[in-house]
Order: sequence, then structure tokens, then C-alpha cells
Amino acid sequence: MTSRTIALIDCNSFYVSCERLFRPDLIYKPVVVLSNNDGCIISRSNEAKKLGIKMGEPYFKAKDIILKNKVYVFSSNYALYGDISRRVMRTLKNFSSSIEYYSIDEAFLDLSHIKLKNLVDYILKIKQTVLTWTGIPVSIGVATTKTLSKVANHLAKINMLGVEEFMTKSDNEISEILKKIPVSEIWGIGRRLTKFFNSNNINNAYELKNVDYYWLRKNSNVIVLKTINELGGISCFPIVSGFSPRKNCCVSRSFGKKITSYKDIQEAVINHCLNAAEKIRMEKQIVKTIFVFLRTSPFKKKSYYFKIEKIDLPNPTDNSIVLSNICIKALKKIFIQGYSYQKAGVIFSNLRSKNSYNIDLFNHGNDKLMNLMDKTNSGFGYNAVTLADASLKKNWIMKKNYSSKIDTSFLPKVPVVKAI
DNA sequence: TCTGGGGTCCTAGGACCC
DNA sequence: TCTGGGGTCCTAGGACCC
Repeated sequence: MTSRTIALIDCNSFYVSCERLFRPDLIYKPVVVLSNNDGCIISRSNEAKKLGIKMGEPYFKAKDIILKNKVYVFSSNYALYGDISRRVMRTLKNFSSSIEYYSIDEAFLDLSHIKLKNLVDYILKIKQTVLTWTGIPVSIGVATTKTLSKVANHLAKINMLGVEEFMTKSDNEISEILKKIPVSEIWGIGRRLTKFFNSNNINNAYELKNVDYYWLRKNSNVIVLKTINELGGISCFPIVSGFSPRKNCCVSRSFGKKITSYKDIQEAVINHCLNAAEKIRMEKQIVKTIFVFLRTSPFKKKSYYFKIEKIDLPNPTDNSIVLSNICIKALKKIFIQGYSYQKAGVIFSNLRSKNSYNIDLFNHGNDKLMNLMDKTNSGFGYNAVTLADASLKKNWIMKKNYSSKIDTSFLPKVPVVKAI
């Protein structure tokens, strides 16, 4: 088998970079972006990282550092990030037909068609083009496997060029690099596996690569075995290009404040259900199994309550009215008066293609209504049309105190520049 | 006081069948 | 009292990712 050239392109501090597009005055300033409900810090500029602000840290815990150092804070704005992500991915597609959209800010590209002597120039060109066309800075790592390109990308993030390639390096040189990478940095090795390996005296990626295969096979699973192979340059995770339909669809939110009233929770659950239903209709899927869950804050251990209710549908559907009625039925089973609830959610599971299934004849007439609803909402904005039960008081709505409110995918919200 | 959201995959164990 | 063997399918829970 001939070896592949695999590049991982990763946007630098992606959400922060998106916000900076409309606030160029914030380049070189410390900036963070918060998760939904302004809960945790999920994106940090380099300046914010240097101040010691940690990834995933609760906002209230970092508040002191933030205030003292005049860190700029944004609530997350996924409409904006999603749109910018699409532009980045579209740009990358010009450089290789084999591309895997791995996450909102990452993509794998197969660059096997590029000659080794031209490789560095080529990846520098990718980096420059993305920056010019979208304004987003990226780092690029290149190697023979996905796992190694992740390692290369990690190095690219800290060197001057912002790119790093292993293709022209000898095995010895790569081994020296791997000796300096702790196992926890390796893609696929999480907290539990790190602990397991460390307790067996395996601390860096080089030691991991050379671990006894039979011992590992006994003590681990196939994914870890593949990861070890990939560290040694044997590709086990191919690039998966093209769209594959999702298998589950979950919509859940923490409430902006604790909620005790059944009516408020029902309102939230119906809204989550309608969002999920719209998502699956866009992918032409129908639902067979529904879960509705409800919980209090997991940080208040004494009075913790969590319950999830599952309902199997005899006739799979994508119909918002049918689905929200089922969600209400499930919610009524798990709601107990007296708790202060923190979060509710809806999971659509057992999704399948609408085309491959005989749709229940009685539901069929509602397709037109759903189409109309989706079209109206995409033209006039989110929730222009909804169910009567869904939107009244919005007591449950999440906190978003620092939003830039920019939405480049919805015309009325696009910023206007005036030339004088 | 305040702690995100949305995914995938693997495995062990139970249910069920012959 | 003694209590097979092998297969499939499903599910819950755990681990990982961004």
C-alpha cells in the first residue's frame, strides 16, 4: 500500500476568530467566548490562554482574571460560527477533492496528489488562501495518518509558520518528536486511558507507539489498537468524505434560571422538540424512538433528580405536531413538583431515511404543512411560525448577556458599512 | 448566586432462540 | 439433586471527540 499524505486543518481559536472578524480592534487583545447560557469558557485567544484562563472553566471562576486583565467576553453565536465554518470548508475544498469535515473548525484533506518537494509551499498556500478569503487563521499539520497529522497540527500551533509536516522527516526524527508528547495529547486517548497508561509506566507517545501489542489487545479495545498503529504510520482511520446522515438528534438547554413550574418546562421541551424536528426534516429523516429528559443541577448533589423517558413510535414520523404531543406525554411522566430544574432536553433516536420507509398514510397530509412551516422560518427568521404551545412566556430562555448578535446568514442582521 | 451542547463508537451482559 | 452450547440482537453505560 502506498502511503497517503493527510493534512489536518484546524482553525485557530475559532469562535474568538469569528468574533474578531467584526471587531478587528480586538486582534492582539485577550478575548474569550462562553458556552450556552454564558456557562463555561469554550474558546480563548492566545492572549487569554497566556493569562492562565483554562478551557472549559466556568465563567464565574475565571471572572477575577477576566476583570483584572480587561478580557473581552462574548456569548456564543452559533449562527455566525456555522456560516463562517461553511466558508472555510468551501475554501478548503478547492485544494483537494477528498475532504472530511471533521468538526465545525477542523477538516482532514488528502494531499497525496502533491509532490513532496512542493508540499510546504502548498500548505502555506492553503493557509494564506483561507486567511484571505475568510479572515480565519488556521494551523496545518501533515503526516501519513490522521493521528500523526493531529500531532503535527499540535506542533504547528506553537511554531512560527503555523504549519508542520512529517512527510519528509525520518523515522528517527518522528520518534524524537513523539518522545516529547504526553499520551494525553494523543487523539483518542482521554482521561481514563491516560490514567491507565500512566499507571503502566507509559507516559509519552513514543512509549505508547512501542507498547506490547498482545498486552494491549488483552487490556484494551480496537480503537486504541488502531490509534497505536496510526502512531507507527499505519493508516487505520480513513478519510470519510461525503455526507453521512446522523443517527441521533439531541436538542437540550440549561435554563437561564432554575425553573419550578411545569408549564415553563413544557414550553421549553416543545421548543426543543420543534428544533429537533426541523433538523431531521432538513436531512429527510424520520424518528422511531424519542427520549425526553429532565434534571436538576448536578452540582447540588443532595437534591439531585434526573429522569429520562423513552417512547417508541409505532409509526416513525417527522411531523412536529405528532412529535410534540409525544414529548408532552413523556414529560408528564417524569415531572415531579417540588424540584428546581436546571435543564431539559429531547433526543430523537433510531433515525432513518424518510424515503426508505412507508410513511403512515394518516400523517401524510401534514407534510405540506411542515414544508410550509420550514420554508417560512428559513425566510422570515427562526420561529416566525411555531405551535401555539411553544412560545409564550420564555421564562426558561438561556442567558446570553454578551452576544455580538451578528448573523451573516440572515440578511436583516448582517452588519452595514457606510462609506462616507 | 453563577458550572455547555451535541455527537459516535465499543463492550458487557441480558433476553431469547434453537 | 444433577442443569449444554452456541448464536443473535438489544440495551445501558462508559469513553472518547469537538
